[in-house]
Amino acid sequence: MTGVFAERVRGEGKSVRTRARLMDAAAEKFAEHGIEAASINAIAHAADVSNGTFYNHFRDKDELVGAVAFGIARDFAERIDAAMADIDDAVQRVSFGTRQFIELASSEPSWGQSLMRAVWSLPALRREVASFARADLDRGVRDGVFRVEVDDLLVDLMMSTGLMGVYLRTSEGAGPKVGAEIAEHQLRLLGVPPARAHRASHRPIELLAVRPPQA
Amino acid sequence: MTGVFAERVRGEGKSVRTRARLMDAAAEKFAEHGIEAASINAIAHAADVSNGTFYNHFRDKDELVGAVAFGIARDFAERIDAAMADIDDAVQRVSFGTRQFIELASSEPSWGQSLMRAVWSLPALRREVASFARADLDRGVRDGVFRVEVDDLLVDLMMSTGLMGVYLRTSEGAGPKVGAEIAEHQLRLLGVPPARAHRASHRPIELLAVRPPQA
DNA sequence: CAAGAAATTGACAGACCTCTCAATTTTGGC
DNA sequence: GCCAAAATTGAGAGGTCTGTCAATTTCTTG
Repeated sequence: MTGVFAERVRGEGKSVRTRARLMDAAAEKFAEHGIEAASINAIAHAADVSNGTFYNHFRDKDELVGAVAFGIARDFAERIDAAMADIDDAVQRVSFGTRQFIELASSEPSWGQSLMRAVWSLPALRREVASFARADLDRGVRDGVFRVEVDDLLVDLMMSTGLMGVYLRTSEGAGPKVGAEIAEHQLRLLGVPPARAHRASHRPIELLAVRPPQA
Repeated sequence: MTGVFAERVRGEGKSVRTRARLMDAAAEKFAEHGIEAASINAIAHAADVSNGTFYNHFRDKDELVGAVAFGIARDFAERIDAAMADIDDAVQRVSFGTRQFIELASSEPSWGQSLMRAVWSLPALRREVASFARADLDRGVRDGVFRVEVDDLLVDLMMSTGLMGVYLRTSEGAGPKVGAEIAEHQLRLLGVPPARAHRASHRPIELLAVRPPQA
């Protein structure tokens, strides 16, 4: 039952590893029955750690929720950013980013759902995700391919459709095509002509996996 | 502290009135700190009723959540539907419906936020809201003003943007213009030309109020 | 390898929660 | 106004949860 946070800190000191185990267990439990329903006892137990140990690493559950959500968000952002490094076209970047995000968030369901739930209760997290997305929107406008005014609302709407993708994919059993279809809708929302939006969003891409290659 | 459910059942039998009071108190508490955090004791107390009385009316909290969410959704649907009775143009109907929905859901914040939170945990509620929206999308396609294929995903995306509107309006302090702007984005998503989308969604309308006229 | 530092353990106090039920009050039909 | 039926009350049994702490184990460093 080793999780992703734990794999990332192999070889580090004990304290760091225990903290990571708690975060993995938390993501697991959050996704299972919701953030609220996950008790600290249950999380500690799932992390093979006694209840008191939890309080060595986090003041309370809120702090844990924040750490998990931001940890996941940062991880996603870094991985997607790196994978897009050599894509210049804004249309491709938006489509690629959306599709990767949805698949990434769904490939480890506990992460996807933790993120989903946390976004609505952590405004700071929402802003972080939003600012990550915004750069490519501005680029597209500069290049003249997006015919819209980029403001906070637009970014929020892009985000809400992406999150809906994660929700459909993880909770409603939607298939992997959903990512491409949502990307297509997003591009149309941005004023990209339908034909181009369809083409750009359905182009085959190599999906990232949450688990580091060869775990 | 009389709520909306209670006003609606003035003069009915005691059982019905108590039930409505519990639902009002529940919406209040749900919005305050989330559905999970609202204890039955606290709800009963807020409804000026003893804890045991709660169990005369609802088996458990889930049943209450369902009753409140569906009650709110049905109420909104009926009111908006009635107010749109004489609008034929699909573009106008979508824009009008979205704007009314967002304002209605935000005018009684406890209702809006209860609805928001419940949609993500009650698939049946999501389907109900979706099916309500779908009729007008089909109409627009039939009339040739919406240049899209209407499928479940499109409906879900329309809904997610509407819900984002409620969220921004109730939790992020967004102003009343948000409704019109979201409606505009939705119309563009549906393939309506930008100029027409803007015109249709910014046309002045008379907003419904949650509270019955002259309470 | 010794010993101080750091991390972990697990029992538990105190709080709060759900749901039950016998006793009591309120309704509403006659 | 009477009274059976319906609704309400509130105490409390039985749980679960959070956060604390003295005791114990595990590091780590000289």
